[in-house]
Amino acid sequence: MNFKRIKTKKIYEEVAEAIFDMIKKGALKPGDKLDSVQQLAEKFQVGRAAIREALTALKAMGLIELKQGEGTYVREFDPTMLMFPLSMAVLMNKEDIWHLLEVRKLLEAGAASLAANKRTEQDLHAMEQALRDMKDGIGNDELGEKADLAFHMAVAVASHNPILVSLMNSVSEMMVETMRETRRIWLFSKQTTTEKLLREHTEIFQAIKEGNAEAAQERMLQHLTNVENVLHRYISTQRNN
Amino acid sequence: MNFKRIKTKKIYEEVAEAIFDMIKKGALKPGDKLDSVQQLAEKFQVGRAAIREALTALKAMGLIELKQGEGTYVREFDPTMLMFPLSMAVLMNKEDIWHLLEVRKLLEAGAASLAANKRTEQDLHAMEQALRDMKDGIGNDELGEKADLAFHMAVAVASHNPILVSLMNSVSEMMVETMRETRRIWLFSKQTTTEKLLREHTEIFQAIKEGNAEAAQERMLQHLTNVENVLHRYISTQRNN
DNA sequence: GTGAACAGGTCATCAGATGACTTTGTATTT
DNA sequence: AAATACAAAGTCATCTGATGACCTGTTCAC
Repeated sequence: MNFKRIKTKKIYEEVAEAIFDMIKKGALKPGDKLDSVQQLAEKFQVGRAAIREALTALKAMGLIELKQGEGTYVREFDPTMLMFPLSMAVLMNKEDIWHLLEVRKLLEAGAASLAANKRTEQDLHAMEQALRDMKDGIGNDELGEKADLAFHMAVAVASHNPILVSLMNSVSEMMVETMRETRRIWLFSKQTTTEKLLREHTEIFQAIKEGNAEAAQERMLQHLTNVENVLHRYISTQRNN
Repeated sequence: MNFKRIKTKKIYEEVAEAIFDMIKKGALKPGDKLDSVQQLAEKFQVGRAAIREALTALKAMGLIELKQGEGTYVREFDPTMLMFPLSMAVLMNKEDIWHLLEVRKLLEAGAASLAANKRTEQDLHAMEQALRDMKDGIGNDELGEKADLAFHMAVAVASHNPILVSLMNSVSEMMVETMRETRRIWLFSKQTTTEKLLREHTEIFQAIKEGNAEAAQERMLQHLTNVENVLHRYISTQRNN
């Protein structure tokens, strides 16, 4: 026998759901301040602990923010950044980096292709800026790295697909997280080929500017494959030490 | 002036982090039972409420499971399924479905391409099974739908890239979530073209079997574009009602 | 006006008590 | 002996009152 469970729902889950719904439905907008824990407890007719647990859960989901001595606020959700709370990327193995790169190739090649079709003048400006920064940043790991990332993100944005942007953000974050220890090698390998990188980026930019989707896709793919190869080489070198 | 904040960390955050670390480091493995709230409170030298909030947060992240009257367990994390907790997909707008489809095209085309290179015999069997189910399921919406999904997932699995599988799972889930109301149209539009769908799937399968990455990618892209067009047509039809 | 002290509101945390639920061992019944 | 009923222990779920920490705005003295 297998009866349906009657009311297994924990109170704090119900509360969390109720608040979640209010946010979803727009009754609570980003930036809004929620009632105090005290008041919520009274309204829902439950204890304060239950309210707090509900809020804690929502906070863990990134939907709200609890400010001590101030109140509880609905978080500004840039849904683009928030949809994929990948902070747990840390649970990954080092081998996963190759899988990650594979995924990145797919996403970025697609983004480049889309960008070639949909880019606006503004998008092009952003990319150009990133390229300039990259040129200026030659020899400076930190800046170069940032400019590099900025270029790729500009391409993603130019695809005008927020979900794609969100995904790429996640993937980038995961890569950073996963490569934390590999970082020095990464920067070093980049440094030695900065000019080549810049050239590749410029070529991608050209294709996007000209609206040549196929070339953009192709060049992005090639670029990332090169990066992959460099990484491969340096990591296998490291093994021999 | 901008002094570093001293100890802004909430106690329950520290506790959550500590437990998270233990899971990350492997001191706690999936299936393990945690100490009782009582004991944890004593060990950490904090109140039970703090422990509970930490646990609630971890639960919201999907890392642990609280069973009333039983205990707290580290959840079996199939990291593949869990890395992208997209339950919040619900926050999306209907227009996002086109973005979603765009992303899906990228991912699946890539998956098909990779699958063509990496598929094993076993992968092929899974795909064949899905195709058979699809054939048997002609006329049965429910079954056909499942077989369809199964085929696409089989392709994803054949890419042997767990992250890709995870992403596709997420995207699928989001599509289902987003299309909940559009569902009838969706099924209907599918039903009317089941045979065409089956043919397309079979062609994709062939390319993968033959190890022809380009063809696999191309056909998958074409297939999804067709699906997109059908959807477009039916949804614009609906608008006229 | 400026700055310090104060008050009120709110989150953070603790501790005790009670209820609900699961598991398990024991006693009772058949 | 086996099946059932029951009691006990362990644990999560929830409530409540109390206290501390923190932020904001107001008041008051200079």
